[in-house]
Amino acid sequence: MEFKPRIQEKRWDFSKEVELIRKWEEEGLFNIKIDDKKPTLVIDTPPPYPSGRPHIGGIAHYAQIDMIARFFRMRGYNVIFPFYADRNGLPVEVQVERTYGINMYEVPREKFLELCRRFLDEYEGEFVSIFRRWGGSFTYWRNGTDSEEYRRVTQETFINLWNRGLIYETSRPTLWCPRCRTALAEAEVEYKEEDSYLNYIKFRVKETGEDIIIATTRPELLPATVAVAFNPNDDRYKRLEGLHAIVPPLNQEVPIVSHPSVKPDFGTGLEMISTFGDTRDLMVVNELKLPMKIIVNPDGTLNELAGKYRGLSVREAREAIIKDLQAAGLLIKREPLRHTVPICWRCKTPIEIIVTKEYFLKQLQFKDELVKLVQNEMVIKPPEYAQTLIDWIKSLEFDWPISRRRYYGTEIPIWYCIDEEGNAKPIVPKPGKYYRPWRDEPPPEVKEQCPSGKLVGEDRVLDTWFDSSISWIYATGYTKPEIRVFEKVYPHSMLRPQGYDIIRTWLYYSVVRAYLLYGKPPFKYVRISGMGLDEKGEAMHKSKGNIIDPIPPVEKYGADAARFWAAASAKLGSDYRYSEQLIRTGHDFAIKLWNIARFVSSFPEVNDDYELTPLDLMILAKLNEVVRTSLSAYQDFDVYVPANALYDFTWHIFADHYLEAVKSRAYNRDGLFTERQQRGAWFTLYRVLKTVLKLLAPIMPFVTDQIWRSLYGESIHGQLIEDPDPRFDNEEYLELLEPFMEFNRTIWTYKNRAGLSLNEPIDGIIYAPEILKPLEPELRVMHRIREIRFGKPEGRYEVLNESLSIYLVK
RNA sequence: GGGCCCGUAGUCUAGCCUGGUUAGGAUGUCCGCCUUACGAGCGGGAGGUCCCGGGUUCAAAUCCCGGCGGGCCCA
Repeated sequence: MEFKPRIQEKRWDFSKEVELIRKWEEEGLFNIKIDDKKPTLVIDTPPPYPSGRPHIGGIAHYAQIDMIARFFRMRGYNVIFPFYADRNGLPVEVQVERTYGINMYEVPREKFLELCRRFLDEYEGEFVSIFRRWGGSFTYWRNGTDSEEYRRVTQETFINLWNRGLIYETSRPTLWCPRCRTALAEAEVEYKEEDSYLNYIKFRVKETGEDIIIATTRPELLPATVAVAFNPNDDRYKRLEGLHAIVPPLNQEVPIVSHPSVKPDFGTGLEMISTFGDTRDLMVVNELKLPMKIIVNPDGTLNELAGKYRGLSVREAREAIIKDLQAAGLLIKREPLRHTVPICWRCKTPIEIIVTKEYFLKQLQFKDELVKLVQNEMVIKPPEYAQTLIDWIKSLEFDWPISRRRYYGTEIPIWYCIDEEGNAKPIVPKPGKYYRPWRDEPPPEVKEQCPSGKLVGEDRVLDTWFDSSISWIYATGYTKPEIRVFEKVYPHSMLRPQGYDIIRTWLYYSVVRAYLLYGKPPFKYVRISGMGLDEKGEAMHKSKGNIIDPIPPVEKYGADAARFWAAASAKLGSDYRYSEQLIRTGHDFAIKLWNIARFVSSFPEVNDDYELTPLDLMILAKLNEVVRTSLSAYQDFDVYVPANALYDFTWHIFADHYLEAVKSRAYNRDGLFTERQQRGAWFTLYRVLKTVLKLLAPIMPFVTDQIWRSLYGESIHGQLIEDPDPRFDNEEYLELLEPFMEFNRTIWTYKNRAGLSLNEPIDGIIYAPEILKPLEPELRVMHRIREIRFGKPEGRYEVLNESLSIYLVK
C-alpha cells in the first residue's frame, strides 16, 4: 500500500489567513443566526472607545472574547457577539478640544458635535479592521452608543426611572471639574501624587486674643473657611472648644469645634474646615450643621465672596493669598509635602467641590440589595473580583449625578414648562423615540401638559456611563426585531467580558441600572480579564511611548500565532505580558499542527474493522482527560487553560511519543501487525487529530480551518465539539503513559550517549518494567530493539534507568 | 491609613486550596542528530537557599505567625 499525504504543502502559509477571513464572511460566519431549538449566549462585548489606534493588549482581550464566542458556537449555541463602538461623552470631547485647541463653549453646538463625530469615525473603522484581521468573528453593528437607535433606548430607560421616582434634581455640593465645567460621579475621580506645601498660618482666637496655628495645603480656601477643628482627644486644644477664631486674610469669625476626623499629628493638630476642600470637609459641615460659603465658580475662578481675590483662578488665588499672608507676618512656615489630589478622569484637572443643581439617580438606599444581588445572582470569574465590586458598592457616599453640562452625549429627555410666575416644571415625553430637547419641537404629549405653552428644552446630556451601563440590553438585539432575544436570555444566558480596571464603572453602573430597571442583575456571568502589558511588564501608554501595535506581529507570525499568545499568556483575571517569543511559539505550533495533519492524512480514515492496541487506548484515555480539562475551562470562559493543555498534549505527548510509536503499525511495512491493528492506528490518529483541531479552532481558527477544509472540504467552524467519549476512559492504560514516555527518553538518551543514531538497532536485550508489557510490539520496532524482556536480568547488565528499572544485556 | 494579589533556574511559569517520589513545563543557553510529518524539526545536558525568619508536623514550595520586596485597587 502506498501512503501519500492528502495535505501536500509542506508548510502552512499564514498569508492565507486573509483569504480565510473572506471565506468566513461569504459563508456567513459573522452573521447572527437564531435557531429557536438551540441555547443562546449573548456576549455583552465591551464597546471600545475609538479614541486612538488600539494597542495589542486591547486587541488581545477582544481575541479572547472571540475565542469564547467561537467555542460556544461549536458547542451548538446561538451566539450573539456584536461589536460596536462606545462613542459618547467626555473622552472624545476632551480629545477634540485638545486636537483643535478649542473649548466646547466657544464653538456652536452643532459644529462641536460634527467634530466629535468625525474624530470617532476615523478610529472606529481602524479598530474594526484590526480586530477582523485578528480573526474576530463578531457581527459589526454600525450603530454605536451615539446612534439614534441606541440613544432611544438610553432615553427610554431614563424615562422609565424618572416615572418611578428614582431620578431627582437637587442642589448640593458635588464633585466638579472646573475645566470640563461639569459634575462628576465618584467613579470619575482619579488621584495623582502632587508636590505641594503644607502652610502653617496664624489665626487669632477672638475671646482670648491668643494666636493659634493651623496647617493647610489649600490656603486659597481661607475665605471659604467656616470652622477650625481639632481632635476631641487632643488635650492641647480642649480649652478652645466653643471659642471663635478670626480667619485671615478676610478676618471672618468662625467657631472652634472638635471632630474625630482631625488627625492630631497632622500639622499642628488644628485644621480649617472649608466649604469645600474635600469630602472630609463635606462630612464635617453636614454633621455639625456648619454654614456653607462657596467661593469657587463652575469655571474654577473665585467669586465675590472671596473679596479682593475675586476673579482669580484657584491656583492664582493660592499664590496671592500666600503672598499677602507673608506680608502680614501670618505665614509661619511652609513645609514641602507630597500628597494625593483628586483629579478629573479625563482631563486630569484637580477637582473642586461646588454646589450645583444636577439630576441624580438614587443608589445609596439600595446598597445592601446590590451587594446581595452580586453575591447571590451573579457568577464572577475569577471570584476574587466579586469582592472588588462589593467593596466599591459599600464605599459609595453619594447618589449618582447623571447630568452633564456637555454636548456630545445622550440628551436628557426633558422639557420645562414655564408658568406665569416663571417656575419651571419638568415634563418627560413618551418613551420609544430619540429626543433632542435643545433643538427639537416638543412632542404633543409634552405640549398637552403645559397650559402656558412656554416650553424650554433641557440642554444637558447624560453621563456617558448612563448609556454604556445598558449595553447588555442593546447586546440582546433589543432594537433589532430580527434577532431580539432579550426576553429569552435575560439575564441567565448573558456574559459580560471586561477588564478589572472598569469594575467600579462599567460593571457597577450596569448592576445598579439593571437592578433599578428590572430588579435583576444585568447578566449572570462576568469574565474579568487582566491588563495587557508591554514586554517589560509595564502598562502601555501613549505618553510612555511603549505602545505595541497589533498589526506587525500578525504580519510577521500570523493571527493564529498572535491569538495563541493572547490565550496562553492570559491567565483569567491576571495581567498578561506581550511576548514575541510566545507569539513565535504559536507560529511554530501552527506549523506543527499542519505537519501532524499532513502525516495523519497519509492514511485513510476508518471507522470500522479496527482493533485498538494498548498504545491506542492509552492515548485515547489521555485525550479524554485533555478534552475534559479544556471543556470545563472553556465553559468557565477561560482560554488560558485549554491553550496550554492542548499545546502540551498535542506537541509533547501525541506528536513526540504516540506518533513515533505508532508509525511502524500505521505503515505496517513488515507486516508485523494485523490489518485490524493497522486500522486501529489509523482510527486513533484521526480521532485524536480531529478532537484536537476542534478544541483548538476557537484559539487558532485559521490553521485549524485550513486543515479541516483540506481533509473534509468544509469549515471547521461549523463543526460541533462533542463531549469526551466515555468508551475511552481507561484508568489502567492511562497509567502506562508516564512510564512509556520515560522509557522512550531512556532509550533515546542511551543511543545519544552510545553514539548511535536513532534508527540504528540496539544490539542486545532490553529489560523493562512489567507495566510496559502491553506496549512491547510497538516499543521494540520503534527503537529497533532486538528483544525486550520484562523484569530484572541476571548476571552482567548495564543500568539505563535506575528508577524505572531499565537495563541492557549485551 | 484600609483591602486584594504576587514572590519557584537568566526569563516566564505549573504545583499551594486537599502537606508525602528526584519541584513539572516553556523559553533562552550548551552538546549532539538527515530519525519513513515537521531543521520554523528531533534527541540530550547544565541551570533551583521554592523571598527571609519562626511555628505546627514523622514530613512544609504547600498549613499558621512575623518580616522583607513588588504590583494593583480604595481612602
